Amino acid sequence: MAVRSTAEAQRALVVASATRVFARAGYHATPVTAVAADAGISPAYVFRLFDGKLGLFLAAVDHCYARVVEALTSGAEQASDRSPAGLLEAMGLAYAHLITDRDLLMLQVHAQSASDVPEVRDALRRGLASVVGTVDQLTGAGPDEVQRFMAWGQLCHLVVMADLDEVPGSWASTLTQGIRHF
Amino acid sequence: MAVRSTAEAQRALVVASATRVFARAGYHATPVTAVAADAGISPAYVFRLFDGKLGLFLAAVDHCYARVVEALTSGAEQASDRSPAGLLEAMGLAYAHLITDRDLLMLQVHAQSASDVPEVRDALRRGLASVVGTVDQLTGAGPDEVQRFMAWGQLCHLVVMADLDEVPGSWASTLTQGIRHF
DNA sequence: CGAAGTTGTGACTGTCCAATCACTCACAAG
DNA sequence: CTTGTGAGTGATTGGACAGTCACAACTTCG
Repeated sequence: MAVRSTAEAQRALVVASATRVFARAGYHATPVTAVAADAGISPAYVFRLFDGKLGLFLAAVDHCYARVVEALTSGAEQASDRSPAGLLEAMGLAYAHLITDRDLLMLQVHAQSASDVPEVRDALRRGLASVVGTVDQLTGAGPDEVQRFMAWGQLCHLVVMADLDEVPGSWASTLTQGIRHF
Repeated sequence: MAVRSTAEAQRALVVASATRVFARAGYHATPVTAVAADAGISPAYVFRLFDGKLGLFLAAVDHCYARVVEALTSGAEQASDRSPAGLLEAMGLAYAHLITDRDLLMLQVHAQSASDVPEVRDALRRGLASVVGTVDQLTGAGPDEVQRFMAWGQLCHLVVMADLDEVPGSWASTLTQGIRHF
């Protein structure tokens, strides 16, 4: 058991590396070698721990959404104002905190972009289902409020990907206004 | 001029092919060969018409945003209700019509995903600047309304990429509600 | 006609990368 | 000590792909 847990521990470590490395350039532009190097192991071993490059990416995406759901949940738990609007506010804040390092956010965008691969599209749908489900259940907000919450998140993704905080001009601040970043 | 216009005409044709082909799998996953095949010319010639694969992609992205701006503009021109809200509504409708074939939409998402390449990020910013600028100037709406308009567009992108119209379940309809598609 | 330029291609090159395989090493049970 | 197992790797293979270059065909103009 102690022996077996080592392999599982490595898998978790590699998923962390994969999240970090895939977040930079996305699925297709990232060689498995880069993930292996980041994790400090040989590429060959990565292929033994996961079912091909795709399996590795899927593991990272699934884990990513799991962490998002986790953050939203704990955000909602700690909300003082427990009205739907207050809970949404708390969840938004929790999400803003979560994506401080940008990796989780960028991975979501890359998953979206790679969704022509059926398995990736399915993982994307799974993730969205769990996020929307969480927001829906925990806030008790109406569908249109939940939708607006998700749209806000998508705008947030755009702002980060294009690094609009660094861009001068009123059009940029039109998009970034009210977007929290830490 | 007839001679020069031939080369320019080919370039336009190739940009159309590039838009179509890059839209499917994105920048990194699409070989130039595929674009050339779609355009019915040799890969070598594509490299002569454009400055590498990157130049080709940038041309497609720029052209994509130009078409978006064009659609928004003509949408605004034909609006009967000329209040800010009415103009935004008309623009939204025009955009919904424009992205019937999905290629322009998907290319935007792929550009977002490939924005770790500096030139792509710049093209993305240029495009966003022109779109936001157009909406801002033509509608006279406030920054927060313009922002909401853009967020709606981003949500629309997500819905199309994940093909949520095909997905059963309340979470999917929460995201798709009110999103027009033709 | 021939010179000059332009469109367009086939053949080729160097590189990178996913995936596999044979192998070593540490260790544990009998 | 031997037998067996899981961790981990180096070497390699096969294929794909970005980019180049010399050359062919055609047009234009002197």
